Amino acid sequence: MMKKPKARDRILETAARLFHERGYSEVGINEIIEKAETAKATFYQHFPSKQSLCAAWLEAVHQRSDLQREGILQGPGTAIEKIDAYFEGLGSFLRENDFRGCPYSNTGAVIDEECACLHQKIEEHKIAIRNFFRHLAGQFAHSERRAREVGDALFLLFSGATVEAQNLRSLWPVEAARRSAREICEKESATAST
Amino acid sequence: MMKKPKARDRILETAARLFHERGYSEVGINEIIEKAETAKATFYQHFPSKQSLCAAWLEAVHQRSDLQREGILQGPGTAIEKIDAYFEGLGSFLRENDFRGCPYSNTGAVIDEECACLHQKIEEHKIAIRNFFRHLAGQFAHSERRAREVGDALFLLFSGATVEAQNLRSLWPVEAARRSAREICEKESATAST
DNA sequence: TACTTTACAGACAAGTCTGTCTGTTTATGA
DNA sequence: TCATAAACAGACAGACTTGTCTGTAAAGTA
Repeated sequence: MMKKPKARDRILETAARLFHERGYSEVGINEIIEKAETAKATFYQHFPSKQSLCAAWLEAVHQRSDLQREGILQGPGTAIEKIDAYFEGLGSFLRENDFRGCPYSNTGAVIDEECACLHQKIEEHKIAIRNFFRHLAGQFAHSERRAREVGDALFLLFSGATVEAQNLRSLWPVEAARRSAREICEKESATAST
Repeated sequence: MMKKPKARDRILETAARLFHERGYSEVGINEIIEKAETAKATFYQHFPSKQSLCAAWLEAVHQRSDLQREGILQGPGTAIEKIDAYFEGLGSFLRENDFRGCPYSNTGAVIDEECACLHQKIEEHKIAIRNFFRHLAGQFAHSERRAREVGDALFLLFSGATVEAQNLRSLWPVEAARRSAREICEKESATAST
């Protein structure tokens, strides 16, 4: 028989699900503790505020997504295949999550300027993804500058696909971005070096 | 001396500003009517609900942005120059609006599945932008299929630039998308036709 | 002038929100 | 066994939310 996880983990897991499904601002503490089957006092024993729960959630998401990118980087295949795999992973993610896109972008849309710690987490996550693409682009681009340019283009295609798949509740943006990304990579690696 | 606009216009104008600055879900009716200097009864005389105000706002945004694209299409310049102008317009828009990005994406992130009429407006707006890019791409692409593919890629770059400029509160995503878009267009129009 | 539309002020209902507090019960580990 | 820590239930405060309602005042029109 499965042992019931500790209260903090239940809270974090429940909050992660609800925040992602409906958005940070649309989910209240009361619903979280009810679904997590904890008392309100227990909640505030583990998290000083709703905002700190949000920070913990984003932190956990970042760690998981970092691991995924690390796994792709360590795994087999060419750089172009790895980029393709990352787009494929986005498609699976969206299919499994009812087309809810990036938790960071969705959270950034509703928090105000004062939440500096949340904004920082958003920034870190985005830069990590951009660097992932820049790094891979560096393996076939013909210069450092080209690696940055191609990497940034891939990052923006990825980001655009994520947000539009959510808006249109469809996978075609992901497929279109994937195709375009592959084309950019192939053209870059085929071009004669200067 | 400027005559005070009618109540409905004041409400819509104020709501537009506040919704865009802070997000639909973060702004209440009370604040809107206070800043618009109207009575609550007056508000509910013009809008049956907050959601219908949101719909009216998105409708107004769509009309303005449609006019802008129409103006670019009717104006002088090549298709590639027009695409470039649209990215330049995005940069100006973000600079003038404190890096708050697409009202549609930001609203879509916080409304639930039941708001069908809002989701429909989001979809219409996004498809209009995609078609704008597909149409322009059709003027230099080598086939209908290529026009769709190139147009979709430009659309996703544009969308990615918008959301990441907001997340990172910086203009570099717009500049990167612009450069990449130009490159895609130039490569497409330079390629020998089959 | 008389009628009608529009807008006004603001109380009120019924519910939500975050966060605090008191006190009790259950686990865990020495 | 006993002490410490963790979780429990749930009342409460104070502020906020959307939306309704009553009644009054002003503005435009016939």
